[in-house]
Amino acid sequence: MPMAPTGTKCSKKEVNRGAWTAEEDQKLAQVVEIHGPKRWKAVAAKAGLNRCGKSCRLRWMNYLRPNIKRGNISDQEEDLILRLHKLLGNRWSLIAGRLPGRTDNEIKNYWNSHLSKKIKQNEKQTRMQEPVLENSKVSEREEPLHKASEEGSSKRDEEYSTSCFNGDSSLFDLYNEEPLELEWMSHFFETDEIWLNLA
DNA sequence: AAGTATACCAACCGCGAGCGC
DNA sequence: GGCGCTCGCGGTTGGTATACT
Repeated sequence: MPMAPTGTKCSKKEVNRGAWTAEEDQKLAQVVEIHGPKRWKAVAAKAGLNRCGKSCRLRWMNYLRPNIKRGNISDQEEDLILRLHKLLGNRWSLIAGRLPGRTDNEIKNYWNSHLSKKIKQNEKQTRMQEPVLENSKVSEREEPLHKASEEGSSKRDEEYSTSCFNGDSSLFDLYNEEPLELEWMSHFFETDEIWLNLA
C-alpha cells in the first residue's frame, strides 16, 4: 500500500465503534437530509458523531437510506440472487443493484449464511445422482463466469460485463435455461439502460 | 439449568479507483 | 505526474440469539 490516506481507516482511538444507537441514527439522518449522502467525513463531523465517515456511509447505505427493505427475502428474490450470483460471482453491489431496496451487505450476508450452504447441499446431491464425468469437463462447466476477469481488477466490472454481454448468446446456453425461464432476464435488460448498452 | 455449538448479521478492515489540486 | 482525499467494494470479524447436549 503506497499510502494510508486519512479517512480510509477509522484509526482514531477515541472514535465510536460497534452498534449504532437510535440517537446516532437520527443525527446522521438529519445531516444527510440537509447535506446529502456525500463527504462522509464532513457529515460525521456536522452530525457531531464520534464516528468515522466510512462508518456513517455504511450505516446510511445499509439502514437509513429511504426505501430500504429489511429481512424476509422472498423466494423470487432468492432465485434472482442465485441466478445473478451464477452470472456475476461475488459482485454483491451489482447483484444488489438488481434487487430494489436490498443492499450488497444484506445479500452478501444472506448468501454466506443461507445460499452457499444450500448450493453445497445441492452439489452434493447432484454429484451422488449424476454419473461420473471427466474432471476437466466438469470444472470447465462449473467455472464461474467472473473468474476470467477476476485478475487485474481495474475496470473489472466494466470488462467483465462487456465480456458477458458482447452479444454472444452462448451465455444462456451455459446456464441451460429454458426460454420461458429467461423471462426475468429479458425484463432485466428492458429496465436498465446500462445493461441494454452492454447487451 | 448450564454449558457449548452453530447461525445470523451488523459493523469493520483493507484495498483500489477516481477526482481535484 | 504526484499527492491527498473520498468513495465504494468485497472479505472478514465479533457480538448476539438460538439450538442442542
